Amino acid sequence: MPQLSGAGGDDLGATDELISFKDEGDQEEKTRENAFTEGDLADLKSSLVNESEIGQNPAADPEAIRCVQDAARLYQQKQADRMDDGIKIQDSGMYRGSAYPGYPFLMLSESYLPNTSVSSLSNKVPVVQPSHGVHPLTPLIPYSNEHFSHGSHSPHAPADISQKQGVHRPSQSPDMPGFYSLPANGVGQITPSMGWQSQPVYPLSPCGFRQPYPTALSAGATYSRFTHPLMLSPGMHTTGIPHPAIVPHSGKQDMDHYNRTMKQQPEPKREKEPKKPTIKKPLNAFMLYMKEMRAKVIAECTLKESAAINQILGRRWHALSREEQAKYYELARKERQLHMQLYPGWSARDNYGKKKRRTREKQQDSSSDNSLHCS
DNA sequence: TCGCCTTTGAAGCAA
DNA sequence: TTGCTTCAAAGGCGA
Repeated sequence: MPQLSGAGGDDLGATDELISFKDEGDQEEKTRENAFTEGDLADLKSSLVNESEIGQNPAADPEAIRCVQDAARLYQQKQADRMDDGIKIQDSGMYRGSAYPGYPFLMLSESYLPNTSVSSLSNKVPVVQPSHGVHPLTPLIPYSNEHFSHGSHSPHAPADISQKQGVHRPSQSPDMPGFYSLPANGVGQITPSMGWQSQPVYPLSPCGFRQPYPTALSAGATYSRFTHPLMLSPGMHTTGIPHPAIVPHSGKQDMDHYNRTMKQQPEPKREKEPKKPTIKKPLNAFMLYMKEMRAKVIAECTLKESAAINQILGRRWHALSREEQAKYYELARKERQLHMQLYPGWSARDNYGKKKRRTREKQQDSSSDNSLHCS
């Protein structure tokens, strides 16, 4: 699948991304649609009912029906995969739902709402459960039509914000008014824009004041983003801004590693070896879509298993129109830009090796096993 | 308690 | 340049 051009091609690029899988999916989808018998559907639905414990009448709820169909297709695909014995078809083309009607939507985590009290947003989306961990940047995104509207400016218009570290960073992007704007002197505010329901871009301070954006983020800063780790509390950016993108030690893996390390050193030299908080990768378009739609799918299907939900979301993602997907590509692009501004020295490789270690080892083992079989 | 599963996209890296 | 690998979210589940 074509990808956004890397560092330089940050300008959306959604157009290229949306083509290939669509074409592939249509054909395969037709084939699979035909192969989907009613008997299978009945079995799948029954299994789904058992699985998802649907308490509502699906027949009366189109969303529920579609959800059942989604899951049913997943089930059928899994069955087909088993039969194919190794031929894994994960292509999303088999799913072809109607254009997703649930958009536009608003699903901001309540943790990012001004107060914990029920907000007006709660009426707009069936938030079933609050997000446990809210992505640092995601809550900043309005998902509003206003933002997505292409009338005033083109989403494809090149962002004026340089992708290069330390390169000129304008105070304002003309095509994205107030978007993550940083003053030239590096001291300013992160201005919530794009109709962000008046919630701060970042939970800058509990009292609601936006703290000045530190000079540490000024252009050309080449020093470590952990300027003075001792000064930072968990979730706080090196700039002093409590930034949720920095997953301190609350993250399970990181926290565990931290705990283990601490156990090894009963007398921790905390002041000398403070743990670097983990800065997560910015979410891509699909991840943003998942975060938004997960609660909706859970509500519709009463499913909780993320693997199944993600499959459904993956198919719905493919069912989205180009315009709808473009919205998320645009959001993802802006997230990357903001992330780049906040953590100039950060690289994705910083988090390499923190996951999948076991997987890699397992793959190596399996490959060795396969070699035995192949011989 | 830890890692896997499952999805797509972005980024890194080796060839 | 190409292709592969890893990580990002998330919650149930198996070991």
